[in-house]
Amino acid sequence: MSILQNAQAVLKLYSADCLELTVTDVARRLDLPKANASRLMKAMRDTGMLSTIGDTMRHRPGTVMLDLAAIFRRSSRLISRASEAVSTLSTQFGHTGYISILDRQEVTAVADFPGTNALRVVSNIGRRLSAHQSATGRSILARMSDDEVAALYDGQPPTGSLLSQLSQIRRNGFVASSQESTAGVDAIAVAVGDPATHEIISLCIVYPHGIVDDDGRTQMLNALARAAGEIAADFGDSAFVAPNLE
Amino acid sequence: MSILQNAQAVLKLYSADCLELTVTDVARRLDLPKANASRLMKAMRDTGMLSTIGDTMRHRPGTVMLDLAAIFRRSSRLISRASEAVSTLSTQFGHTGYISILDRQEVTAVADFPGTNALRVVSNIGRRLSAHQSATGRSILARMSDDEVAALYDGQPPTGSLLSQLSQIRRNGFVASSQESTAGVDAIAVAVGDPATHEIISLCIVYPHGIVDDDGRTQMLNALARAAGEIAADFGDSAFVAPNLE
DNA sequence: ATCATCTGTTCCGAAAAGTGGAACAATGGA
DNA sequence: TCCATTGTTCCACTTTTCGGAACAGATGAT
Repeated sequence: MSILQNAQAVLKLYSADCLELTVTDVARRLDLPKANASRLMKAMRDTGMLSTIGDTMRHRPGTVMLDLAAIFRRSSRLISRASEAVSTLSTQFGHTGYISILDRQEVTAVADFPGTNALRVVSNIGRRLSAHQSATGRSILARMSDDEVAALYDGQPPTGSLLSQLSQIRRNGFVASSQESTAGVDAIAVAVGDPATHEIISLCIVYPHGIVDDDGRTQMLNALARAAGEIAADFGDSAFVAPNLE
Repeated sequence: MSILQNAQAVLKLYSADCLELTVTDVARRLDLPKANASRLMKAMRDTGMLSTIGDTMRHRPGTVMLDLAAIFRRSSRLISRASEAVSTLSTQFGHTGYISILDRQEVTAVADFPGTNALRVVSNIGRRLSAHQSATGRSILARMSDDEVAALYDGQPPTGSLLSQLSQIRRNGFVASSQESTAGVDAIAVAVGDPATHEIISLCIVYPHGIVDDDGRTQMLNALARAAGEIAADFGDSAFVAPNLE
């Protein structure tokens, strides 16, 4: 087992629910000898991957990570471009917006744009969702072929209906979900891709369930569709399906 | 040389000016054998620390980093609290705001809040500044003792006037700079700390030089001072110096 | 205060990595 | 086409890492 894998395993332990870790936490959760965890975390401290909180024994991610997230965002023209678009939509409607990418079988937010409404979905970046169990995830999966999706799940789709859901998304060009990942939260999502890099990202707006009527949702879908359509045109994304709002 | 140090060295190569790297880039810039760089980056890909862009050979930081930056921000109550404050100020004045921390001899932005004015300073998170050559950096240094500052610079202050500058900042309670780090950009900064964790962060507003008159600057300083003062009070930061706007 | 228990760190030989040189495909220009 | 450059794989050799146990400091209960 390479030390790099262990280092990554430590970093992966951090989540929205686990903001700090001690040596024994790591040893327990990773089932490592204490000695190992101690040396590993010392090495990670030395490189700046971890840092201690104040002068306690608790560790949090180091400052190296801060810059890297920003660099990731900037390294992609597609993400930069979509950020502007979602930022505008977020301001326009007052709801929280996200840009997400697929990472193996999960989606993770690349950028978030907190809404301005009094009642808004609190931006929860850093929380990973199952690709097939979220609007934003399915919007991306729908851009892949059935074979690619099957390969992602080792030939065994996680739910029987996934492929037929994706098929419908490919016709509609958008995904809407209601209280799927989070109680009380609805979401609409549209995916765009950059043929030059094969990146696929999802533009997503989340809003409290019940405060948006059908008409309001259609308005947002239209705006989201238009924004995504412009990006698709800019990047020459021929696979983009203009959302079809019946 | 541990592989972890090499991994970190690779990550450090990324910067605002260098958004993607190839194997040979890394081999050259780190003076490593190609074989080494190749294996190292493969290992980093496997762990998600790096990812390739599309199906090219170019690498960018991996998705692991995205979540970690968010976790870092959330792991600190001080940062969370200050984020709200700066976000509000940024909206109120239309100028870009930052929250920064000290990392050895540099300051790095933890969170950024892009302004809304037509003419605004483009948020440049990921760019590290010398602590002593930026308003935000000096605001933090001023919270340390002269001895601590000297220790940071190995007993040799980088410029003769730094300690006297800091002494004045301690009296004023704020820092203002004009076109120091970036041409055409002025900045005001105030630091607050959390005695419980010994964290010190800087709240900073940046704005285009020349479009803000003395009166406007005083207004912003007042607002920034009030916001920082509230945070200091909340956290029991007894070392906080209420900005003294003559 | 004393003891038990928890923390994190250090020591060691054994085992598994990482190392660097060179030879090898694959790609892209001139 | 040939040439230059890219990234990868192979090898024996070196260095690091591993895991158990013993150690020291902190915390808390009796």
